[in-house]
Amino acid sequence: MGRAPCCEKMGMKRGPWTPEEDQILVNYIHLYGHSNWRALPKHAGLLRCGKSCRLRWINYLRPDIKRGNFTPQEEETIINLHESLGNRWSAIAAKLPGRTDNEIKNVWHTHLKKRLNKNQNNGGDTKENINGINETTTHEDKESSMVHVVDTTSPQQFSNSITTFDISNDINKDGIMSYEDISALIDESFWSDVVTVDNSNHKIEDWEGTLMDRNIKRKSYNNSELYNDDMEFWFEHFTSNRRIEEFSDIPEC
DNA sequence: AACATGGTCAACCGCTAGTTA
DNA sequence: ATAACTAGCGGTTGACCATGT
Repeated sequence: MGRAPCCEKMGMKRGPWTPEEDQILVNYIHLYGHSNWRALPKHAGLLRCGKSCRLRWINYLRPDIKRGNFTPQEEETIINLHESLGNRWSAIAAKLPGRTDNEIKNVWHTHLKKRLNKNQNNGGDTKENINGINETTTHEDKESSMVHVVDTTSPQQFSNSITTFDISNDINKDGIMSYEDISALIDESFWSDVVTVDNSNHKIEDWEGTLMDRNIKRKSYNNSELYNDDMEFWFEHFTSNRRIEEFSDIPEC
């Protein structure tokens, strides 16, 4: 088992992703899948290493990513699972639909660990639950506080209030979606509707907001017009024939 | 208002496991 | 059996932001 050669540092871009890079990556993955992360950036025309692309997709760009604060139930689930699984973040994430291992890891280190320590220091026999919230305390996000521990063997599903996408049926055996598949999947509601990870009505977040929200936060994209224009730009490119043509000379991975 | 401090989280690094030739 | 390679995982870092002084 040799070690993977280090990414070619020369010419490889690092640091925060731009909306344009996100767009390119999302476009490419929806068209061709991600059977080969190492080759992906080259084929997609990104100056990133495959690792970086993979991380970006998994932790941020996947359409089933759940955003927003963790509910008390989710936090409780994480603590319980951590107790049995330890620092196996990906295993924990597998039980929390829409949450990534990175996100769970962050939340553990920034919130949950401290709370647990605090509780332990208090003797651990207070009525305060593991979330540091009294039983009688109401949570601001009560409606969305339901946690769904899923059977990860079931096909991954994207759904919204109108339609349900079963990705497993839309991707061929090579993990590549046809243009028809994409057209069916990527209608206008893709960008504007609430995205959930199961068939319940629990709101996760609309993906439009999801994609841009953190860029706005971190990079001060405060112009809402710019924001809307950008998403329209994304959508247009997502569905345009031009993009298909641009990729038409790329060999299958 | 200016600075210091702490919290958050996206991204990177380095390792291991699995796969292929 | 072995080496080469990739994907995935967990740990860590550092930039940004909020809050306190």
